[in-house]
Amino acid sequence: MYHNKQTMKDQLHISEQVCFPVYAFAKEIINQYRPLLEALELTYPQYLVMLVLWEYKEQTVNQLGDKLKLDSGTLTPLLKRMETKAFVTRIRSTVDERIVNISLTEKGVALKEKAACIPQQLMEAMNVSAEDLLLLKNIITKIAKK
Amino acid sequence: MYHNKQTMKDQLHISEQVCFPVYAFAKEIINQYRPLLEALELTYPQYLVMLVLWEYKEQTVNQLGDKLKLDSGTLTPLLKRMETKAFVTRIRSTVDERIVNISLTEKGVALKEKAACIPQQLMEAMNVSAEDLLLLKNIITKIAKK
DNA sequence: TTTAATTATATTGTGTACAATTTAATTGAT
DNA sequence: ATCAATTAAATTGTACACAATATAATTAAA
Repeated sequence: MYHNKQTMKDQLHISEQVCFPVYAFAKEIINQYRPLLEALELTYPQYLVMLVLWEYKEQTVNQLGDKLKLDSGTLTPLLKRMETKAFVTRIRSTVDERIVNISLTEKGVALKEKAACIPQQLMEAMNVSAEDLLLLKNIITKIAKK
Repeated sequence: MYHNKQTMKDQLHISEQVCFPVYAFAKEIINQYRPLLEALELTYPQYLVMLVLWEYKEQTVNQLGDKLKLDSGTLTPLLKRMETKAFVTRIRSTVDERIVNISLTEKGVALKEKAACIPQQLMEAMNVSAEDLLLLKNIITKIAKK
């Protein structure tokens, strides 16, 4: 039917897309983080790994992947780069040799002090209020939970 | 001060992050699109290019980059892959030889028919309502506009 | 307990992303 | 008109991201 066909086709416009703003905004966030994290020699995904390790001390590759929604194809090379920069150690478990435990080095622990100002700096760089960001987080959490 | 130091440090936990859900949700969206777009031989960024071209017929690399927030380092190889798949043509302007015009081939135009069901399929796959997605879009648009 | 199934990580290959640089073409100021 | 500045794409290099597969270790089933 003409009406239905038009209705469907109209959704195929970039301005009508609801997912594109999410995709573009996620990239924008990473771009805003970049100069701040550069001072710590971290990329955004590497910063996420540090956040988990600052909180949990030690994690297996799998545990990091669960928390950050990343697979070993992404994490293995990423963690090797972090090991090269001496932020983490990668030690294969002697109990179960399939498992690689990721831990912070002293340098990695110390980096937390330098990172303390990042959340504040980011909000200022993006010029958003904590309320708006929290609202956004709550909606996404609600949608993504299912 | 002790209180302030703790307050700042507490933000450095993955669960406290407001940007991580956006990052993870954007990846989740692309992962939900993947099997649907595979039937059209498109990736998500390539699908975005098609959305723009279905609407505007012809675009320069720069115009695509402006609308999709992608630079030539991303677009040039991406568009070459789409040219290889015969969805678009890349023709250097004779008026201004710096410019490369991207246009749809007949195959590219025809693909719109097959794509008509994608928006609907995606919402079903993600199990979200149009209202929730629209709410999300409005908040992001408000935040990202500045 | 030998083998089959499962698990954890690593590897390979393709495709984004983007900074920095390069190349070539066009514009603008003198 | 000439040359410097600007512009548009392309290139190079680094770093994700993920599907598919491989490898090795552990567990489970007979």
